[in-house]
Amino acid sequence: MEGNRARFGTAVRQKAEEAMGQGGTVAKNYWLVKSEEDVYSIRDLARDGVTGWEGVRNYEARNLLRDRMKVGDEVLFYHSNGRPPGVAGIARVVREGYPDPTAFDAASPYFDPRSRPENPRWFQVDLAFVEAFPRIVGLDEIRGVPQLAGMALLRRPRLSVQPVSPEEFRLVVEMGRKG
DNA sequence: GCCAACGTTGGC
DNA sequence: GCCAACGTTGGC
Repeated sequence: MEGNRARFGTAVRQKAEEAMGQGGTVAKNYWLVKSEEDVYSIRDLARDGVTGWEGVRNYEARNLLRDRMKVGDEVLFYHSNGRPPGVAGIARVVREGYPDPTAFDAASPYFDPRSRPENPRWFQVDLAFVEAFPRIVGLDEIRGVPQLAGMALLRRPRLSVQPVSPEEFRLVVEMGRKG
């Protein structure tokens, strides 16, 4: 659902790499974000390099974007309404939560007059392209793996930004890289 | 602050 | 295109 616009990438990417090189007093976190394949796909992210993850209008997802997602965190990129629906690749957080400008824009489909610049209601992060899998890790396939039964993807339908455990992340990536 | 109506998500 | 699940809104 998150429609999008490209943003400059070099400075934020450098910041991300610096943060990751800081020697890890804080463990990296993992996430999954959903996007409708025909609205904004992993191919669009590959083309853009970096994008603002705008348009999220759910409070639980908002809280994760605003408070929990950190530079360097890795993100499974999920195609909802895909053929098939499934995880298509990996992105990385390169800018932490900041007010979603589309909420202030009356011309945007994500406009929300209740969000004011002096008291913003909706937040976004910037995500950078990392890789596209050679194949989609389908929702049905994920359902079939016992170690993935706890994924929020299966337990929390409709939540468009959600946490993923390190083990879940590792497994899904392994599946996706197998052609 | 309850909860029915409403709207959205997203698989099928 | 259908519709179940479920989050949000708003009347009271």
